[in-house]
Amino acid sequence: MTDATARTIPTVAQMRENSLSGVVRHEIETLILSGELPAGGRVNENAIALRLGVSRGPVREACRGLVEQGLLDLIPNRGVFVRRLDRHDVEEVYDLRAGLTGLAGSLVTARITSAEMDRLRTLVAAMDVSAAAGDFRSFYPVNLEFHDVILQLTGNSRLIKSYRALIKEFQLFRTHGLVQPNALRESNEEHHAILDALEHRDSVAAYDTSYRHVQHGKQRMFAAFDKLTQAGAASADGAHNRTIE
Amino acid sequence: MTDATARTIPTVAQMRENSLSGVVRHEIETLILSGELPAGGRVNENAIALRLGVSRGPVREACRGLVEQGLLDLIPNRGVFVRRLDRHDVEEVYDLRAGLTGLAGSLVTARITSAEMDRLRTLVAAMDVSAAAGDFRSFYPVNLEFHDVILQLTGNSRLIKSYRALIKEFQLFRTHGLVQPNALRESNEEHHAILDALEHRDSVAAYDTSYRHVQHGKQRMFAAFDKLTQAGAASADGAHNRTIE
DNA sequence: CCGTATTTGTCCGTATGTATG
DNA sequence: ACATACATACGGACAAATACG
Repeated sequence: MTDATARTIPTVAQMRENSLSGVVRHEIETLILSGELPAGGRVNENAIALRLGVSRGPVREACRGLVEQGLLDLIPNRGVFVRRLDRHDVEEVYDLRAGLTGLAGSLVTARITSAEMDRLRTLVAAMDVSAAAGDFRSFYPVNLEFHDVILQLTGNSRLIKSYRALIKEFQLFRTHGLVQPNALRESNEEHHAILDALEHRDSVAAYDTSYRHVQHGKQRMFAAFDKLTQAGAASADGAHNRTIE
Repeated sequence: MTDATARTIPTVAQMRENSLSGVVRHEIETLILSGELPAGGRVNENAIALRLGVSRGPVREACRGLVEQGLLDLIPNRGVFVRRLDRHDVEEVYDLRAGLTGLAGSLVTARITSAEMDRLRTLVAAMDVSAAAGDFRSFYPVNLEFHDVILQLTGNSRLIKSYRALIKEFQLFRTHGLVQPNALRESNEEHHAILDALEHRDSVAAYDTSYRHVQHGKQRMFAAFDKLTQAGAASADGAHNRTIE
């Protein structure tokens, strides 16, 4: 707490994380997900340590955790690299996410209360408005909340953890805001179907509608992606394909 | 390969893993899964480092990976502890495993070849024999292979990785060989149902039969477990409830 | 409640391996 | 192909926090 110890750059707030390794990890994760560390790029231990004002020890430990989480790739004696997802990777993530989403839906049918149903209905109604206005900015966070609420209601901490790790990994493939004209409306129609299944406490229908929702999302994303990459190639500006944003 | 380099104690074989951190991790994992490091017990960094003849650095890195994998629990400034699973944890693992198994089954219906179907049929036939003889020792490995083959056929590396991590975590709850009289027969009847679903390339049925198979497995395990713990409590030897073996 | 011992957390020096001119 | 530069991998030492008597 003395000024002498404060010579190290207090880049990071305390975050109620007393382990340095923890804050370093969170910091690196933010750098990755924000795109500041580009996909495929090497994560230089010295550079990170210098930037955060810590030693290389905590940086190495943080990286090992992130490797296990799937955000980094470790090549022995070479270093750690920000994981780059190709099309097959993205398909894998979507397929697994579909399964987890379906499982969440089916599990929730046995537990959901009418108050919780009301909350979901409110969210879907809000998305109806956003979809009608074609406003992705307002649609997106509500969509996240809708699925997160269902996930939480399962009460299965491992399912929640797996799902969230998958979402983070998916963010490596930075294609947020990649939507086609009718995507919002279609997506929310599927939300309505999920809502109906939950309403009737039909676990099979809940799985089915949830699973298909993600699979349709995959199709919508790839349709938009292919259209964009094709256009990008045609307009001789392929470099922008890496950072779509 | 020279004698000069061999002055460091070659406690561990090369294992074609050139990173020391990797072999340490594998070593610790073995210690955990074998039960040598008891559930809930603290993993002393110095002791492990001394035992393996390495420094604490690789040990710490290995532990961070195992924490992320779920085999260890990290309490800041206290150390890492072998994760202890209570009943709720085990239910979570079963539920998630059921979902992943169901997903694997449904995905495989679109990809499986007749040769691969034959292989599965052979495995189930072998389990029929084991079940009829009530021989768990021969049933168990074939059962593992049956589910692993289906898992591999999905071609989804993330699904495979998640599933295997879950299996390892489940091993923390050392209840292998905890079977009731008719368990083997019932289990393999369910295998037959899965086989039929794959045969007809019915993805919905494949999900359903696979999911239920694991859920029934959960019920069978808990039935045997409750019976055992009740007997243990009745015999005024409650301490044994912690280490079931 | 305090002092001591043990353990974790952190930092830095050195060696080995890889990439590059 | 060789030498140089650089980054990782590992070991060891110091500081801080916790557990124990």
